[in-house]
Amino acid sequence: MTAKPQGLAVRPGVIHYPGLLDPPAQRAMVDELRGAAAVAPFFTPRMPRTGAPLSVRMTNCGALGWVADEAGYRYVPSHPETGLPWPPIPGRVLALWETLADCPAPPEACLVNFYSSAARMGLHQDRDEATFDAPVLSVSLGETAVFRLGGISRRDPTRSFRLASGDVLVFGGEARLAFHGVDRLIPGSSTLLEKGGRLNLTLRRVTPFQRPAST
DNA sequence: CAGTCTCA
DNA sequence: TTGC
Repeated sequence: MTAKPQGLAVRPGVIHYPGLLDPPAQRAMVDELRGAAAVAPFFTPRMPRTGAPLSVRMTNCGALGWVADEAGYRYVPSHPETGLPWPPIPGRVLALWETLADCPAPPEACLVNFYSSAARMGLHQDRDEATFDAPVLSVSLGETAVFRLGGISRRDPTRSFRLASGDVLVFGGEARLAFHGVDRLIPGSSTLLEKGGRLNLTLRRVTPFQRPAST
C-alpha cells in the first residue's frame, strides 16, 4: 500500500477507510499485536480520583503509552505493572501511519484497547498530547463497533456509524479534537479474534515535531 | 485541574 | 505528576 487510498469524509477532518485492511492483513496485524501483548500485558485502566475501572482493557506500543489511574491521564515510557518499556510499534502499523497520516514524524504512541462484547467507551476527546498537529489514526480489528462521533464541543450533535474489522479512521485538522466513543459492539460480527471482542489501535504523536520550513 | 465511570 |  503505497498510494494513499480514497476515504470517506464522515465530517470535515474525519476520514473513514472502510475495509482498508483485507482479512489476511488483519490476521497478520493481530499476530504482531499478540507478540506485543506478551511483553506488555493488558491492564485495566481506572478513572482519575474515583478509581472506577473502565470496561476496556489496554496496553501500548511505542516510546510512550497512555495510562489512566487515580493520578490522572498521562503518557509514560513503561508499563505501569511490569515497569518494562513498551514494545515497539509493529511494522505494519507503522506502515499504515506512513501511508495515511501525512505527518513528517513517526507515531510515538500506539494505544491498544481491547473491547469485550460488553465493553463501551464514553464520549471523550484525545487531548493528553502536547501537540495536536499530527492526526490520530484508529484501526479496528474484530467485532464491529457502533461508534459515536461528535464535534469539538461536548454539546455538539453526535452521529453514530459502524466500524468493522479492517476499517481505519483518521482524525485530523479541525476534527483532531472531536469527541468520540463506542456505544457497543455487535456480537458475532467477526471471527477474527477467536474469543470474540474487538481490538482498537490508536496511533498518536505525543510531543511536538519540527514542521518543514515554509520557505 | 477534571476527565473516557456510573448511577441516580 | 492528583493534592487544592
